[in-house]
Amino acid sequence: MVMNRKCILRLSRYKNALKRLKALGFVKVFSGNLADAAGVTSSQVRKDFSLFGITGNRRGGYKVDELVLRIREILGKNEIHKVVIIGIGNIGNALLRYKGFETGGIRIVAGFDIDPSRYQPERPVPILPLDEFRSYVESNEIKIGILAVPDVAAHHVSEIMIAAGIKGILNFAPIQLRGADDVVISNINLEVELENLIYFVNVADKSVPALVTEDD
Amino acid sequence: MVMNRKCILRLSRYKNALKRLKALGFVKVFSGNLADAAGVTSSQVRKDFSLFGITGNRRGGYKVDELVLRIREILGKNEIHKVVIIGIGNIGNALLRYKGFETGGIRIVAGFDIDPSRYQPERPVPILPLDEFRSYVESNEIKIGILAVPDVAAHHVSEIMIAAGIKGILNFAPIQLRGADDVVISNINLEVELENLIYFVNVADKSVPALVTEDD
DNA sequence: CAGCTATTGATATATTTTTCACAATAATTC
DNA sequence: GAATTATTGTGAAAAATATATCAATAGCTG
Ligand SMILES: NC(=O)c1ccc[n+]([C@@H]2O[C@H](COP(=O)([O-])OP(=O)(O)OC[C@H]3O[C@@H](n4cnc5c(N)ncnc54)[C@H](O)[C@@H]3O)[C@@H](O)[C@H]2O)c1
Ligand SMILES: NC(=O)c1ccc[n+]([C@@H]2O[C@H](COP(=O)([O-])OP(=O)(O)OC[C@H]3O[C@@H](n4cnc5c(N)ncnc54)[C@H](O)[C@@H]3O)[C@@H](O)[C@H]2O)c1
Repeated sequence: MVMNRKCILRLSRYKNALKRLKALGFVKVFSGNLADAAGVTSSQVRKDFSLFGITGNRRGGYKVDELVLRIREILGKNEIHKVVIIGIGNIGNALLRYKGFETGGIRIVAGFDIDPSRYQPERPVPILPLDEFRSYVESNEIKIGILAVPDVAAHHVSEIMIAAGIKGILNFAPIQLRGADDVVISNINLEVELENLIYFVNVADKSVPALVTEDD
Repeated sequence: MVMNRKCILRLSRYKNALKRLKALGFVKVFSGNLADAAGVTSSQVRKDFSLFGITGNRRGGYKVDELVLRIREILGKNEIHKVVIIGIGNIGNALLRYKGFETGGIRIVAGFDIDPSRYQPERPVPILPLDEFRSYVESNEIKIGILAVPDVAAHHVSEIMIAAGIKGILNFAPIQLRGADDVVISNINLEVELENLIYFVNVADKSVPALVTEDD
């Protein structure tokens, strides 16, 4: 099947948009509504849907509830996914404390660090020594991990994660991680994002307006 | 000129990679070195460079120092850029405390919130009432702002930012912000990123390995 | 310093992604 | 219930992006 990462990212956005539309009282939506809410074209929405065999009613649009369910199913979001964090510093703590993931079916179950002053093994979401990472991940069948350690440690820690059986890594360290073939890595590089904004704000300042609105 | 956002993002990555290569003692690099470090092809590197008129020596590659300087120049990074944050909660605080931006020419100069218990006007990086946002931004000529308020407040706050003259917004709220034509918005949606990982880890589990390594 | 070799830079080719266009058709109107 | 209309679903076209190719050439070798 032809389907790429961008398309999946959009599916997630459609799901978010649907949540908001539903809150506004929408029972059915047209591709155009979703397009507006997600900032894409209606063709794009329909194309994405056709790629996954999502169908609506000609002239009747899509039923919000059915659509959400179908997208959640595709994204594997009808079950709760357990996620761990390595590196409980600024970013790691912010994520650990964030309540918003749970409603989306994502549960942070544990944090790991090498700094003993960070350990809090008794809390509902325990912070444990890195030594215990492998056994924890194996016995709890964790597949997704967030990497939030300093850049110098990032490569080393990513290897520990992969060795323990982690298959998806969300990396905050400002280096480009290269994983094994069956490991998916998503790099969040905030400095690069800011640099990008700076660039486009600068060129817009100097010359023609850039008209750019982007994401990911 | 034909140049897109992805290309600028790669330029930033090349710059990061160069920093690391330089630390390893590299004085000159070939497109292949950079390609490896940044996780792209060497054609891609040369194509990107040619877009910006960056030239090297046939058979001699590129001099690291010159290259870094040239890229910094293109990205507008030879001066320090001032950035403000609105919403000093989990994420806002993590960013405020992060020391890594400064070395990259990005300085967080102030934070803003509506919760009086957050105010800290006396600190080197003050946390001020949102009321003071506009005058601060105007008098300090701030062009870039980070938005880290709850989703329900995000749209409203983005309008305040734009009205005050902010031209680039890094948005952490899980909604797709739509800006004015001359405002660049970069949306960081961590839940979407995690959902994406979950999806690809799931499909890899079920069928063929996905072989996906991606970013932004 | 002539010949050889590796690398750039530019052009051509391939691939991916998005948009367009429109027939099929379900809802609505008269 | 026939005519009208709005919207989907999809194949085709276009645009954007990435890769491959290769002549030109700077540096190296002997
Ligand atoms: N904080 C931010 O706003 C921000 C912004 C951009 C990028 N980043 C990146 O995110 C990462 C984390 O940043 P931070 O500000 O949270 O850093 P931090 O220094 O606050 O926290 C890092 C944590 O990782 C732990 N750690 C160090 N080595 C470890 C190892 N080998 N195994 C396990 N834990 C280890 C430390 O004990 C510490 O608790 C860094 O790579 C940073 O460059 C952070
Ligand atoms: N913390 C995370 O790990 C995380 C993860 C994903 C997404 N996010 C998103 O990032 C945003 C911030 O998350 P957080 O965890 O830091 O939230 P938070 O609740 O910890 O902090 C939000 C801050 O914004 C302030 N605020 C609220 N309304 C405001 C307004 N109108 N003007 C100015 N300030 C206002 C609050 O006083 C608070 O200090 C949210 O949209 C959240 O969905 C956060």
